[in-house]
Amino acid sequence: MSEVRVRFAPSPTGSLHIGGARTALFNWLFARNNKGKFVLRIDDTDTARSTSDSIEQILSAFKWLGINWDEGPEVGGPYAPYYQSQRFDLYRKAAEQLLAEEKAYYCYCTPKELEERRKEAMAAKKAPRYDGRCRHLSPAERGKLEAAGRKPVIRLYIPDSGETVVHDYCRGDVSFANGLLDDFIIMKSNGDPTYNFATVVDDVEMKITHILRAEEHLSNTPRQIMVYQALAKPLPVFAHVSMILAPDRSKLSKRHGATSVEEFREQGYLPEALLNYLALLGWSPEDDSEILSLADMVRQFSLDRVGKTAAIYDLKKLTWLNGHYLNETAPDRVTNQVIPLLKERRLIPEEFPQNYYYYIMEVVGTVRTRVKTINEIVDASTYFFSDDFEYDQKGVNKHFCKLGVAKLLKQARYVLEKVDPFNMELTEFAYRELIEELGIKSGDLIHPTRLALSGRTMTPGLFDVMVTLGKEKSIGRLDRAIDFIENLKMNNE
RNA sequence: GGCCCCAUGGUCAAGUGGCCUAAGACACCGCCCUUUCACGGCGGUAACCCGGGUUCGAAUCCCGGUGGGGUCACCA
Repeated sequence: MSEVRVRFAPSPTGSLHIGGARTALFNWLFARNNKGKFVLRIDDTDTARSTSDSIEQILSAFKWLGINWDEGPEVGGPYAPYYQSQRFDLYRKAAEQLLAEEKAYYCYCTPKELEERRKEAMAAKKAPRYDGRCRHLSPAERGKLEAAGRKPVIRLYIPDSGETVVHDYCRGDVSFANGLLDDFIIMKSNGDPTYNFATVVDDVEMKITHILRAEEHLSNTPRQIMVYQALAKPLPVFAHVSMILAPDRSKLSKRHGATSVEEFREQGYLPEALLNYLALLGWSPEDDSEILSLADMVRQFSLDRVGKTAAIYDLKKLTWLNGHYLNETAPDRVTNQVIPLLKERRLIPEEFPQNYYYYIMEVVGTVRTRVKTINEIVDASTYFFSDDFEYDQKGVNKHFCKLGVAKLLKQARYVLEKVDPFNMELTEFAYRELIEELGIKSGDLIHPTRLALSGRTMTPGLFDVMVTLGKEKSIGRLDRAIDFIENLKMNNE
């Protein structure tokens, strides 16, 4: 059996969205599982809409995800170039061949004329199908049209009868009546190829053996098969996987919030979480595992276990997965991702000494167990980096307005001052001792202390917070809170 | 609208004629743990779209309906 070769061929007209990312992932997994090659090709035949910006975004999204390509941009390969815009000669040659073999022909109808006929057909409730009127133009007729300044397109002859059946790996045989297809355009009037043509020419040339793509392309497939047949080339295996739908069951679009890989990255998701989630959308491993590394997926991936029902994506599960990975990965890796965000919010300086790095890492360590994304780590840790915070209003009402709180905090402050070394065991011991001595409930002391140290009512374990902040800061913040409470009283009198 | 695909809980899904009075995960609810919030542990609510067949037997096969989605460009 020959080598498995698959490809992912995005058109660079925007960022890589999660549907595309999943299709690419499946291709990649399939290639790796079969020890084959994964080709990345940029389908930029639409020169008007393609941008180099999009190309960069797509490549960087793949790099971030950790999906590498064996052939394609930057890495090259035996079938280079991997940009369709640089392969136009190839398509022209193929088109000329089809012309010479009378499998294709010139058509001089203008877009405007076609549009009108299409509208008429729609109005008459008929399928808007090209009528083939230019099929048998004589050289004289052609000359006249060209003299009139008309630039022709090239169309492929499609039989009026019979049917084309797609042997789809996921969906079985799907047949389409040829009569419903029309002589579609393979070369535009400006000499550029159309998608259905360029794709097949390249897939043939690049020896692609399996075409794994989203279901939205299923109805394109008979056309592409026609091109394969016209070119007299063997068909690859087609496999159309289900689509990813937005929560409202409609096709993914910008209005559904984050849909691009880029956006998920910006929102603080980890690549392994996104990959894991995407893999589970439409595929399931043989065992019950939900947490899968790329290596696990490669080992277990099989086209036979790819489902055919469209999947609605659900952020909650992705987020849960992200929380899991956030706590599994090395602390320094998370820290390194948090740092730029902290800088962005001016919570830490641009430059800092090594021991401050360790401080950040410690903060990340205490905070990350209770959040789900990188960004949430930042939100949850602001008070570790800035003394300038307000007290949560509800917290103030609940914990600072009680009688004798100021006095209580003063006692706590005094007790803490004597704790040495200032670690978890001893700070907690000191607090417990004070609580017992005063005969109060632990919450009576712990809640106001938390508010004093963080301005918040919800934080990691209090002694964690205390120790991470350090003795000096903790005591300073208690003093500040005591002042605040005393002022509060005065204002009320 | 024509053509095509799909149909198990709110979501992802297992299930390929009897093992199903249907797994597992997320979410949700309750309890436990606990100084708060999480984490963790335990438990719970919740599904085979409808109607006909085929069969001794159907979530699984067939037909019809309904619903959802895709596609009908000189876009990819």
